[in-house]
Amino acid sequence: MTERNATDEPSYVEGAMLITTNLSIQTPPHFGFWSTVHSHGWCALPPFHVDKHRRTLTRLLDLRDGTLVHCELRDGSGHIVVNVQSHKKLVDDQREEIKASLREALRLREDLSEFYGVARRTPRYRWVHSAGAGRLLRAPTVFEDVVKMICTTNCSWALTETVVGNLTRFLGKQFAGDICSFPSADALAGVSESFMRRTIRSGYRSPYLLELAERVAGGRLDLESWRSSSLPSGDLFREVRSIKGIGDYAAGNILKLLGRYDYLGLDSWVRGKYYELHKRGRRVSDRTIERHYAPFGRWRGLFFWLEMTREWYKQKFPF
DNA sequence: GCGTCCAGGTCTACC
DNA sequence: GGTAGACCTGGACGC
Repeated sequence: MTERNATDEPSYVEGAMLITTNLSIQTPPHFGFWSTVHSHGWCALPPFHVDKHRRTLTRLLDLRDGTLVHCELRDGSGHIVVNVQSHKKLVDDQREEIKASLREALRLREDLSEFYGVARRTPRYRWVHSAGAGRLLRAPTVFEDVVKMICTTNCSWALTETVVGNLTRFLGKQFAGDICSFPSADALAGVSESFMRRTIRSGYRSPYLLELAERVAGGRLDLESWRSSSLPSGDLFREVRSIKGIGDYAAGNILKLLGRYDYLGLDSWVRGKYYELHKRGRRVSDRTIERHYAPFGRWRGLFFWLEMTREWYKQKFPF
């Protein structure tokens, strides 16, 4: 089907008049909207938000010209219905930018045909294709993905939610009420380490986050080029790994969000899951886990992650 | 309510 | 190259 836009309609949120624009984004065959949204924890971190009752994913986008738009995504048939709210009427370029950002986040342009071919030939992964699983939700920007990944290291998920929530609340741009954007590198680079520690609660990760933001804001580090990098995965891994605060776990998972699945990105949760599924709870070395998935070649990280999270799909996403 | 212990990745110093 | 200890927070637990 062709992509289409509907007419602009005004509405009101907390006294502010908002313009509503309806957009539609075509999806590839066998795309699973909810399988992608719930592919990992990003959907629970602002400025993403899942509304279980309305069956929507919402996301605040900060466009290149500084315009904030609130997007509410719904699963359509062969397309995604996007309800966009903005303070001013959107022009064509802005509409296209919104659709491009959402395609990036939902990985709609990623060619997974080879991966699905392997999955269909492997009995224990035949469910993947029919579930529309395999696309891992990511942020519209690499900067946001990297910051969030650092915020997942060495802490509970509850703390990750707290820190990311504080980043958007205190350093993002306010759209309406408590709906704020993810902070830009400029905004993050402009605060002190003590503010990060006391207010953002990012603890010892604070200097790492500030150094990252300062390098990006100063133009000394181009994270966004990573998504189109021609570097071999090993070289890209080493480049990602060279950022302070990013070790093997974080780098492996950032590579997955860049479309490279050569690394497993092991943390305590997935190790425990592997022991449970394959070794009756007995611990084994990381090398043993890596050997197990080596036959899947460049898709091993994706097969590994989907096997570890298969229960989520069976339970229709319990989070 | 308070204090203590522990889990969670990464960095750095040291061997 | 491998290892120990520090980093910081929040949850669990005992008192």
